[in-house]
Amino acid sequence: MITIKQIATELNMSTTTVSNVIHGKTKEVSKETIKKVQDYLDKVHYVPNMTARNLAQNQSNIIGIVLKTTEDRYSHILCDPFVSEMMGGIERAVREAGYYMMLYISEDIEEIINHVASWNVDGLLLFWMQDYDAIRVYKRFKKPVVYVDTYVNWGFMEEIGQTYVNVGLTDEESAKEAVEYLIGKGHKKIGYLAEKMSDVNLCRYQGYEKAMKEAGLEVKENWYYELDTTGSGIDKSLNDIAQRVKEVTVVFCSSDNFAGMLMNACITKGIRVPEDLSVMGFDDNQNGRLFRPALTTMHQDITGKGITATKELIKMIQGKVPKKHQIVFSTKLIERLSVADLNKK
Amino acid sequence: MITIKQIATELNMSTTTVSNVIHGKTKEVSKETIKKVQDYLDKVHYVPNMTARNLAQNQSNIIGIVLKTTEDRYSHILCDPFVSEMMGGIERAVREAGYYMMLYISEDIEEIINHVASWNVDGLLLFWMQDYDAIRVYKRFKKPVVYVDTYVNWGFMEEIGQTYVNVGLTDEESAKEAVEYLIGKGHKKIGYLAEKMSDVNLCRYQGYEKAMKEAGLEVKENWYYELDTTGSGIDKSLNDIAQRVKEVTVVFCSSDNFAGMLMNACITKGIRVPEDLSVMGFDDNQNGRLFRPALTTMHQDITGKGITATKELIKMIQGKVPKKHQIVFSTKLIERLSVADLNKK
DNA sequence: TTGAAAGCGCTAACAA
DNA sequence: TTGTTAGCGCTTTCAA
Repeated sequence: MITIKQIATELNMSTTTVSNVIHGKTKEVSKETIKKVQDYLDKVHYVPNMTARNLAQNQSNIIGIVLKTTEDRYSHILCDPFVSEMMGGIERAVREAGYYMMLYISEDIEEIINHVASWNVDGLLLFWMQDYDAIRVYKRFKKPVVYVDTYVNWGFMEEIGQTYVNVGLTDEESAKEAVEYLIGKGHKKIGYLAEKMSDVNLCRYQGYEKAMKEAGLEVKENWYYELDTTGSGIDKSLNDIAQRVKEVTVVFCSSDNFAGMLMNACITKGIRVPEDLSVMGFDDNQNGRLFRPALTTMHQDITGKGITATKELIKMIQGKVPKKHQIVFSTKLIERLSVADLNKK
Repeated sequence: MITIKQIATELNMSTTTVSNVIHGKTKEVSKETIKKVQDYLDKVHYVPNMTARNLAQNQSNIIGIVLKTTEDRYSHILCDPFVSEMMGGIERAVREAGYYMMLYISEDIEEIINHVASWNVDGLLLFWMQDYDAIRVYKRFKKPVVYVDTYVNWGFMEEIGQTYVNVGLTDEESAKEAVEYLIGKGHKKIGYLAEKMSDVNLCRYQGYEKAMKEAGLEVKENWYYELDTTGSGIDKSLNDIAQRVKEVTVVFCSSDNFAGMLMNACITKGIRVPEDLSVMGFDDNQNGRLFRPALTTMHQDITGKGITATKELIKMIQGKVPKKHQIVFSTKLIERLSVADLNKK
């Protein structure tokens, strides 16, 4: 690889001049010099050495994408269609802004922080952080951070004076709207399927509960179906749920992924969707569109969230102060075929 | 971030000694010095500055993953379940080997090469390269390269003395096996659905053709269904195909993705699978397991291919000469429910 | 067993 | 308008 120094020697000028031309700082460079350098640069296919540039400038042009995962996850996190769609949006936004992305996947947040520090990453996109992890990041990483779909104690962030941005969703309102739709279709015994009762699952549950209460409907405890998503447990768990699911007429699932799993478990057990049981999803991810019967669900703009989060982060990296701490995306109900209209019976 | 120099000053020793301890080059360091340094390192959470290290060593510890894409692709390439599963395997293998990965996605191979050069990437994983792109990479990137699922003119690579490794699949044999299975189920009018007749699609076609010929079956020209996967064209294309597909009893698809699209197009048109039409896929990707009816397909170890490719590349980076140029994975037929047995009728 | 110092390629403050 | 030079943090050769 050719260096600026070599070019400078070749052209009988200083590295500064060459560097200035490369960076377009051409106010104080004569036209003919500019042209001479430019031509030579093109001729030899000059590409800057990022490593050297970054060392000199104490930055990196790298945006770190942090996915904390668990070893026993049902499959690699990148295979989750929600994640991969989000990555698609982020990748594009990062690239278009002239940055590079580095993915940090680990169970161990300290390990992630070490890597991030090691690479002198310019900013971080944090997904689904828990309170304690968010604080550990905060303590050691002093550059811009944007959270995505994070449900931590934001009050605390304010207290400690952390400038943060979170890109999220109207989870509660959207879940409420979804359940109201189900009620409108004549359903009264409505189940809720989720992974565990925290974060996003909890928010959506609260919307579910609110809709039920406002409609004067009972929320039975055993209408809550908790999926065990730890590797081996998943099949047993689905099997159990499919057994119990006859108690309700519809199951509102906290994600399309879960809805898909449930539908397949039902088919295996001879339970027809939507004739015997209706199923509603949430997210409208790419898979949801493949299920048959086609899944009725709440659409959210996953790619858009990724892009927005990235753009916000880059703005912060470039020194702008974020206007809002919370950027909240709304959703849209997509009516397809997995929910039966009981009124028509 | 604390630097080696600071540590050296603090401990009253030279940077060399500190650096040596960090790298375990402790043959010539006294035990007490080692301990002193070690303890201090732990105490202050020392993490090396990758940028500086890489500049000094003229390397990067980065493995570049190159995905050449086209703007009009039907969705972002990372959303393709085949790709994301592959990335999952690679990500893990890269991380476990202590390397970092950087994704390069672009339509423009020169842009990719520039980035790769800029970051002084240690090695490259190239996916689905075309001949001309492979040559352009070869001309400008002189470090180890591993190809995945690439169908270029390997003879040329040998000629120019390029040491290469390609991780691929027994495409032709596997396709042949798949079609023989269909023939065994009593199918005689067998269609083939693919994107375009080159690379992987061509290899699998050849297996299809061979199986047909050996069984003395005709291969009608209009039994080849070509999917237009350019963004807007896809729906029209699927519609057309679903119209024509009644000419055959089964369609062998060159990928699970296409099989899924076809099945959905059929359902929309009232064609039942497998009662009216059988469908067979290829790849056994994560989506295939979600389709209903469950898709009969040829399983390949996608994650395994990613891991193998990564490990091969890292071996090359570390100076080992690859034993084989071609690493060929085999497949396994997965019988599910999308293919009818005509013998039973 | 330890240390001094050059150098990786680039940037930027300052000098000319 | 152009050039000199120190320095970014680390590695590594060579000397002590």
